[in-house]
Amino acid sequence: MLRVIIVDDEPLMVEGMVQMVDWEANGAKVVGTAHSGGEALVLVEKEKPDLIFTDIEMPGMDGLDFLEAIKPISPDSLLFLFSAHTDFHYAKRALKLGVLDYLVKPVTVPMIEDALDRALVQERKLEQKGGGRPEKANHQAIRKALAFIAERYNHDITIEHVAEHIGMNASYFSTLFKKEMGVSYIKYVTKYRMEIAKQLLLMGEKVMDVSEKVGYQSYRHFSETFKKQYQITPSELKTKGRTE
DNA sequence: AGTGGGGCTCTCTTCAAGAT
DNA sequence: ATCTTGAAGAGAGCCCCACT
Repeated sequence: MLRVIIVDDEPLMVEGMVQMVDWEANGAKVVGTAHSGGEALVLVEKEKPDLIFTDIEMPGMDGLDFLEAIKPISPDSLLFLFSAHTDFHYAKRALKLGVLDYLVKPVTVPMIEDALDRALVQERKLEQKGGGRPEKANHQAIRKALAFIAERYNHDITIEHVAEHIGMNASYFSTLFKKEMGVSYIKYVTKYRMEIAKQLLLMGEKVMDVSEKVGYQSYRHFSETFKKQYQITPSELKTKGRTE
């Protein structure tokens, strides 16, 4: 099991990541969290984690300085960096420092799960010199569809659009998608959107804005769908996030 | 600003039959 | 085996209005 630490100066962000991701189901365990570079260094020295998720902007020491500092302490740790901005200068420097990937905020549950997936593959490669586990979807067209959904989830993406994108009949795509993913297309897309919405709400965004950002035209409907998914309304979650 | 009820429309899922 | 097509039922999405 991968031992993970999370570093971010926003406590809500850290708490959100810890609570929302099913770490064990993804072969990982959070062994510690920190809210500054200095605090994180102590933690890394103590825990020697397999995987580190860290923010790029932190008081005192930024994420890249932190990465440089931990290299001698824990050279085998795999690294994921996240930031609210797409800054290619930073990204380039991060990749030079051996960062596995650069995640642009808002960091979502699917993004973390994907990162864990890749970290496990990387771990296995290091252990076995080659190999790696199979992708969740074996069918190439479905993998292409998943990438399309990830890119366009905040737009009106019908099954027709996706099927057309991968050059497949919509009806057959629906069947194939369920066979490959174990969940129907619409349920997958809805869950994907709701996970992102949850993250945005915990970060304090307005329900109306979140609804729009995840591709819903009506926040009335968004609210209903959200409640169906999590048994809590978006505004209730927001309030909960503020008080905890 | 946000939620709930009700009703309507449209999309998705599923299945069977058939083509490649 | 893989994929397409068409049809029917189920469910998702949207809209209006009322209410907090």
